[in-house]
Amino acid sequence: MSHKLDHIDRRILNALQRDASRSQRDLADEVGLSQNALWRRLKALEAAGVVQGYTARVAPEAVGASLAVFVMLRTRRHSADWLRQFRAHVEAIPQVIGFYRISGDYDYLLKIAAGDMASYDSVYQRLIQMEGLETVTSYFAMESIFDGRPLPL
Amino acid sequence: MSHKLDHIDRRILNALQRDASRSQRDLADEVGLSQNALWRRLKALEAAGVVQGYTARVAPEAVGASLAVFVMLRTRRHSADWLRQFRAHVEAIPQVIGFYRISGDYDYLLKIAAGDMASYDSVYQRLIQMEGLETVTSYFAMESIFDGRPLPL
DNA sequence: CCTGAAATCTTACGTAA
DNA sequence: TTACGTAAGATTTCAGG
Repeated sequence: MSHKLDHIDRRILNALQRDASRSQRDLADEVGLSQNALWRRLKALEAAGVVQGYTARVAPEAVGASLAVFVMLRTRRHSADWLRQFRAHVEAIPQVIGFYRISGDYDYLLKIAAGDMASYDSVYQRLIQMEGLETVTSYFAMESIFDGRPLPL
Repeated sequence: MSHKLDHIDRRILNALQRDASRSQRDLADEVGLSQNALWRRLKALEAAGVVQGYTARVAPEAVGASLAVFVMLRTRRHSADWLRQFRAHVEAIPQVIGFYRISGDYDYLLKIAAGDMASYDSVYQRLIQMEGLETVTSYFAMESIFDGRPLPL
């Protein structure tokens, strides 16, 4: 799991996090490798799970997901069984695009992608059908200044 | 501007959000188009800004960014000038990978990618060098259950 | 470094809704 | 008109030898 990364690997990952549509030749030139050497490194990084995949970034407004909402919640129940059910419940809601267990005043943080208030409300209603929730607080994004920045290397 | 999406466009976007490494021929077969027709749609979606780009997904633990922290903060100042400075200040910190202006008890939500507590603390120290912050609350991710799910279509 | 295979890009034209 | 299909060819990129 601990695939040692050198500075060339980091440059490769940095570039690919920003734009994965470039050709291997371009990228190879930039990092000072032959196309073939780059190809071997890429395969190794993919095989090691460092690169988990390639995805298209879609404009939320273009697909009717302009409203981002962050939900913080505290639970009353803490049994293993309840937790498993709760996670399954949350995972089954496709508008939940991020799901973190956190420390502090709350137990979980969810990021929701909704179309508008009405569509968010239906997500909310579905969410709180789970019994055992103590507090559910919604923070609405007024503006997404940026998101999904590349991980710093 | 608002590029009307039909059912096939949605299927294309759905597939590409999950895996953008597939060949056009594969994708074309799946959605029931010729490779050529798919290519034309893709170019149109890219030109319209619906597809904003293609990125590699990198495993955070593999690049020493295992600690995710969510920072919520409230500000004391609200002048246009101060806001501009504040945003520039935040944007200049590469470990801040998400930045939202929100409603409610707090004004901003930040997502931080750090290596460990010590490296988070240096981000925190840098963050609070900005004068005019009233409250800065950190929520540490104990577990990332999932994140970066495709936008629901 | 070299190369065969594959994928992408481009043009052109005929067809269907 | 607008989008699709087929087809063919040029070019680029991939995946190795």
